Amino acid sequence: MNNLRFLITQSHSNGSQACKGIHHCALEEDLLHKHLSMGEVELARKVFDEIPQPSVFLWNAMIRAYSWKGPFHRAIKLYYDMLNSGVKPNKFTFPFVLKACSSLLALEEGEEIHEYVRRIGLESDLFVSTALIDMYMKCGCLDESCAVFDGMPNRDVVSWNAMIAGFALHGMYEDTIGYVLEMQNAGTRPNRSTVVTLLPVVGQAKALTQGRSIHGYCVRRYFDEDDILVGTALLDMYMKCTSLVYACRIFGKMSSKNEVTWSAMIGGYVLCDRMMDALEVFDQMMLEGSSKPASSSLASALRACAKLADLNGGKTLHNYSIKFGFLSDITIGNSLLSMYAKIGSIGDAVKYLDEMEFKDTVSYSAIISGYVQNGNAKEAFAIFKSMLSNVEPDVATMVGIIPACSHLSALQHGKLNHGLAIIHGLASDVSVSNALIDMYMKCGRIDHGREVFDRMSKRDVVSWNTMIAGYGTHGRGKEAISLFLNMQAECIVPDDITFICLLSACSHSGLVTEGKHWFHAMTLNYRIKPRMEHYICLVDLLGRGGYLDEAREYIRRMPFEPDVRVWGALLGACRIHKNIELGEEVSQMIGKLGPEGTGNFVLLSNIYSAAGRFNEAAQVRIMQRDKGFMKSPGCSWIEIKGNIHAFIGGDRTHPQSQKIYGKLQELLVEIKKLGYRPDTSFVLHDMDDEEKEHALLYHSEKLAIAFAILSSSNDKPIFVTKNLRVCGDCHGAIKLITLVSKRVIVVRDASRFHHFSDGMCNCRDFW
DNA sequence: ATAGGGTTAG
Repeated sequence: MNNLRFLITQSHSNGSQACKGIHHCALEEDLLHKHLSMGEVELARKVFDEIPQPSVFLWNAMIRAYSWKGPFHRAIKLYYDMLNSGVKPNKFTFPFVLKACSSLLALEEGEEIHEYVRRIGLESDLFVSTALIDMYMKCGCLDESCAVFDGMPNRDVVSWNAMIAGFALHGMYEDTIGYVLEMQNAGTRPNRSTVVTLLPVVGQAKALTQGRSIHGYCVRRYFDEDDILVGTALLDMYMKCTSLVYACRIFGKMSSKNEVTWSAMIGGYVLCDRMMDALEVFDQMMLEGSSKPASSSLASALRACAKLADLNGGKTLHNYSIKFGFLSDITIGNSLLSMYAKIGSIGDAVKYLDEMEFKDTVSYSAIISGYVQNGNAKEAFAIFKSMLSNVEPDVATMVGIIPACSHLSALQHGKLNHGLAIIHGLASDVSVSNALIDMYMKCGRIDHGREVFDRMSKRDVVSWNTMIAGYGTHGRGKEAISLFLNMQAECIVPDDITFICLLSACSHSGLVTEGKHWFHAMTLNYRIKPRMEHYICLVDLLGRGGYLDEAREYIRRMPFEPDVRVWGALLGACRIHKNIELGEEVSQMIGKLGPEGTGNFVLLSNIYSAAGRFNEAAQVRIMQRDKGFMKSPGCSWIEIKGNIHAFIGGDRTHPQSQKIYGKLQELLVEIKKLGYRPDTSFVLHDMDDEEKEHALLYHSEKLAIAFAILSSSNDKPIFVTKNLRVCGDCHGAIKLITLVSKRVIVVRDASRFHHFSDGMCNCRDFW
C-alpha cells in the first residue's frame, strides 16, 4: 500500500493521469505546498494531517518547514511520527531534522539520528555529514564534529564552513583560523559565508592584522563593502579592534545600511569609549533609518548615556523605548535600569525595577552594582538579600556584591559571600576569585587573599594586578615587585594598570630607585605609554621620597598638561616635607585649574598650619567654605561580630559611648606617660589650644580603636577603616596605644594600610 | 553581521 502511494505521487508529479481518489490527494498536496510557500506552516500542517498516508516528500516538506523557523520540537516529533508510520526517511530528511536538533541543542535526539544514519550507510553523504557537524558543534561536542569531518570522503565549502562556524561559536580563535588555512590548502576557496563567520572571531580576538588581510581577501574576491553582510561584519571587526578609522571608512562607503549595520556602529563607538559619537550615530539613524531602530542600538545608546552620566539623554531614550514598544524587552529594561543606576539616579532605577514585570539576575545585579558604584554598600546588601529569594545569583552578581564588602572592610559579609559563591558553584570563576582576593586584602587579611590567589587554576592580568595592589597598600613593596616578576614568568603580560599598581606599591614602601626604574622600563621594554595616572604615581613616589624638585621637573616635562590630581600629589609631598614655597606655587597652579575636590584645600592649609602660619591656614579654609567645598567628615568604622560600628569625630551617639570615652581617657593618660603630646598642627580651625586638643583627642579613629579594645578579645588584631587619611596626631597616638594595650592595630585609610605594633607603623611615617 | 549586569589603580 505504501509503495503504491509512493508510485502514485511520483506519477502525479510527473504529470500522468490520475483517477478520482488520487486526484483528491493531489489537490491537497498542492494546497499544502501553496501554504508552505506562503510561510503558513500551521495551515499546511492541517492539510498534512488530513492526508492518509503522506509520502516521504511530504514528510520532508513539513519537517523542513518546522526546522526552518520552528517550533523546532515539532520537526523532531514529526520525524519520529514518520518512522513510526513506517515511512523510511531519505537523505534529505536528516539535514532538516538535524537542524532542528541543533537549534534545540537536542543532543540525545541528534545522537540517535546519527546512529540511524550510520546503520543505513548514509553517514558519508555530504549533506548529512555537514548537518551532523553543525549539530554536534552547536551542542558543544567538538570531538564528534571533528570525527564526522575526518570521516568525510569529500568536502565542499559548506562542510568546511560548518567546522569554521563551530569553532567560531566557541570563540576558539586558533582553531577557527587553522581550519580556514587548512581549507585553502585543500584547494577550497573561502566564500562570503566563511568570511562572515570568521570576522566576529577575529574581532573578539582583536586580531587586527588578520582582520586586515581578510579585508584584503574580500576586496580581491569582489565581495567587499558594498555587500551588506560582509560590510557590516568588517565594520564590526574593525570596531572590536578599536580601529575607528577603518570602521568609519567602511561605514561611509556602504550604500545601504540595515539595522545591524547601525547597531554595530553605535555599539562599536561605545566600545571605543566614544560616547558622543555613538549618540550622534544614533540620532543619525533615527533620521535616516527607514524603520524602527534595533533594540541593540537602543541598548548601546543607553550605555553611552550611562557612561556620560547624561540623564536627560537617557530619559529621551526611555521615551523612545516606550514609543517603539521595547519595554517588554528585558534587555532594554535592564539597560534602562542600569543607566539610571550608573548615573546615580538610584531612585529612578529602583522605581523602574519595581515596575518591571519580569526581573532576572541581570536586573538585580544592575541595581546592586549601581548602589556599590555610588558608595551605598548597605543598600546593595539589602537588594542582594531580596534577590536571593527570587532569582539565582551568577558570576556578575557576585562580582558586583563582593566589592561592597571590600568598601566597608566587612570581613564577615565577605566570608558569607565567599561561601555563597562556593554554594552556587561560582567560586572557581576567575573574576569572582579576583573580587574575593581584593576583598580579603581590603579587609586586611593578606593571607586569605593569597590563599585564594594560590588556589586559582587560572589567573588573568586582573588577578595579578589585584595582588600587586594589595601587597602595595599593605606596605609590602618588595613582595609586590616579586609578584610582578612572577607574573611574567607565568607569561601574563602586564598592562597599564599593572604599572599603576606597581608604582604605587613602590611609593608606599619608599622604593624610589625601583619605582623610577620600572617607570622607565614601562615605556622602553613594555611599550606602554605613561598616562596621567602613571605620572601621578611617579610624582607621589619622588615627592614622598623627598625628591620634590625632580618630581616638579617630571611634571614640567610631561607630554600633556598637568591636571589637578598630579599637582595634588606634589602638594601632598610638600606637606610631608614642609616645603611651603613650592606648596604655595603648586596651590596657585591648582587654583588656575578651577574647581577641584576638597583634599587640596586641606593639604594647603595643613602646610601652613604645620609651619605655624595659622592665619593663612584659616584663610584657606575660609576660601574653601566660600567656594562651597565642604570637607567630608572623617569617619571610622569597625566590624564586630558581623555588625558595623561607625564613628565620626566627637561622636556620642553610640549606645556604649560612655564606656568608649572612658576607655579612651584611660588610654590617653597612659600614652601621655610615654610622651604623647597632642600635635595641634593637624587642627585647622582658628580655635584656642584647649579646643584644638579636644578636637584631636576624639578623632573618629581613636573612638573606633577604643571601642575595639573594649569589645574584642585581647589576642586578636584590631582592624579599623577610615574614609579619609589618618591624621598625624592619631598616627602617633596609635603607635603608643599598641604599647599600652599590647594589641596589634591595623588601620586602612583612604590611601593605604597602617600596620601598628610594638610602638611602630610599617608605613614608616611616610604616608 | 548587532545588544543588557562585573573584578584591578588613582
